[in-house]
Amino acid sequence: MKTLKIPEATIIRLSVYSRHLTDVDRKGIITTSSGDIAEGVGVSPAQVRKDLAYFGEFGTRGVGYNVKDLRQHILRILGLSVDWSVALVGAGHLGLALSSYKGFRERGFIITSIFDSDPDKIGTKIGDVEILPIDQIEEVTRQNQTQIGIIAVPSSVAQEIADKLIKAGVQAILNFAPVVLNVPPEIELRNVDLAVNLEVLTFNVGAQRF
Amino acid sequence: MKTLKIPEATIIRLSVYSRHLTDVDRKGIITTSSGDIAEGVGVSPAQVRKDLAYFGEFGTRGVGYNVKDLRQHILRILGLSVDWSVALVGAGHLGLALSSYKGFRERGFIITSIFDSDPDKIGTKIGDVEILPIDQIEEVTRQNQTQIGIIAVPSSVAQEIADKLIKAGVQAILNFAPVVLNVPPEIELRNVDLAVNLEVLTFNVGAQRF
DNA sequence: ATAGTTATGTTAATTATATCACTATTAACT
DNA sequence: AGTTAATAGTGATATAATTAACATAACTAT
Ligand SMILES: NC(=O)c1ccc[n+]([C@@H]2O[C@H](COP(=O)([O-])OP(=O)(O)OC[C@H]3O[C@@H](n4cnc5c(N)ncnc54)[C@H](O)[C@@H]3O)[C@@H](O)[C@H]2O)c1
Ligand SMILES: NC(=O)c1ccc[n+]([C@@H]2O[C@H](COP(=O)([O-])OP(=O)(O)OC[C@H]3O[C@@H](n4cnc5c(N)ncnc54)[C@H](O)[C@@H]3O)[C@@H](O)[C@H]2O)c1
Repeated sequence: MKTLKIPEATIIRLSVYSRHLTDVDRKGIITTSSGDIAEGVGVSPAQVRKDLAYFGEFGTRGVGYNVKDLRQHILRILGLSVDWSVALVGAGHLGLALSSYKGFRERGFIITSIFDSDPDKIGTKIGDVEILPIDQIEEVTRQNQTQIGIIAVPSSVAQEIADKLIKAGVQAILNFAPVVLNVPPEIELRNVDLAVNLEVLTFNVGAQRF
Repeated sequence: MKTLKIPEATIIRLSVYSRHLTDVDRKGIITTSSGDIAEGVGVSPAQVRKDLAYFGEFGTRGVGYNVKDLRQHILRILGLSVDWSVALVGAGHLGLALSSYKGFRERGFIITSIFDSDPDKIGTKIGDVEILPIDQIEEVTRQNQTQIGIIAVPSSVAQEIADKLIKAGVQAILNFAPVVLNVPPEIELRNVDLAVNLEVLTFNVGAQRF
């Protein structure tokens, strides 16, 4: 229960390491090293070891890491040893892409419900999940014990949807609307802002100006 | 030509500030302050001033910042005083969402070409942009003087597409495939990894374990 | 004019993160 | 058994980023 502070950058890298290890494992490789991992994902070997050291000792000196073992350890650290129930709100263009994305399920994220306000969409299905009216959000996500909500609605209603998700008991929100959401501190929130990503690129392309 | 190092976090925040200022401007507000901005986007006032200080003096002591002015300054800093030509590769679920997204055009990102390898998709249109065969990528993006490529193809072909984009002369790549790409140092690369975002959330939700 | 108020720009302090250099451990080989 | 090569783990160091503090400039009102 000690709360030693772990950099978010470390968590992001762990996620990347684990995916890399999945690939390495698929190739049938048994043992790897901090140097191999570093090369595979583009960081320094010391960084890899430092990141892992926050959580324990997973390797053997002089030898390296067992690929399967290390992968499992990292997945456990990230909370991916169990599945997560995810509610998707907004079945528009982005919502459709997200709900059809195989990569989530592979990592243990199961979209158990989809909500929208558009009467034309309600009742139709994406894959085998029916689009439900937004006013069922609390009932359904409680029933599914949904812990994560994804917001893929227009910015103008994103805060309102966030409030509903929190009321319904989710602990974490992934927000795609380009707007700053207010949530209580116990709710984990991450924003994915695609325009911002492009703008970092354009800044860097033009960076000789400074 | 002096290359004073500017934190990437600063660039990301500037992008957020500029969007916030767009909203504030729409409300007809003339003057704002570092405190207002800070509150609006959830950072500290000192952070706002520090970020701006990398690029110049945009405010008036005792008064604050002119909203329109500051917005324009930040847009110029980010390289958004001109439009950017963007090539989208991969017209699948995600590509469709991205190409129909209004938010890009609003910020000056114009998707001028879309490429795919699927014969059923080639020749069809998204909005008013025709989907072209991938082997036209070099010719077309050169002609459009496209500077940015977006990769929305399966991971297995993402590196190959990156190579093609670079050969075609793009300077920056936004990659959605969950794979580590190798590009020469002069090419700006950013990865958007949605699973990683969810995994940071699950780590934090379960963080009492450490 | 001058005092008082406000909010910037900037320097200093603090905190956080990454890198480096060293130590300890293991396996393989002679 | 002893030697060498390899590589994890770790404490010290360096770098980077954030926060706090403050001196300066502009505006207001008397
Ligand atoms: N499409 C993209 O590539 C993209 C990229 C970046 C960000 N975004 C952001 O993601 C969000 C969704 O984008 P999109 O392109 O899918 O938009 P969209 O208009 O295609 O879809 C929005 C969906 O939300 C539904 N909706 C509206 N109000 C609702 C409410 N109160 N409750 C429930 N559902 C409601 C609509 O019926 C619609 O189905 C937006 O905030 C957008 O800015 C989208
Ligand atoms: N859909 C999502 O929400 C989502 C989320 C996160 C990441 N991603 C990633 O984004 C990428 C695209 O995802 P998607 O869901 O749109 O997949 P998709 O299968 O729907 O679309 C992929 C498209 O790429 C095209 N393609 C395949 N090979 C090509 C080639 N060599 N040249 C040109 N085009 C080619 C296919 O014809 C298809 O149209 C994948 O790497 C995926 O992992 C998607």
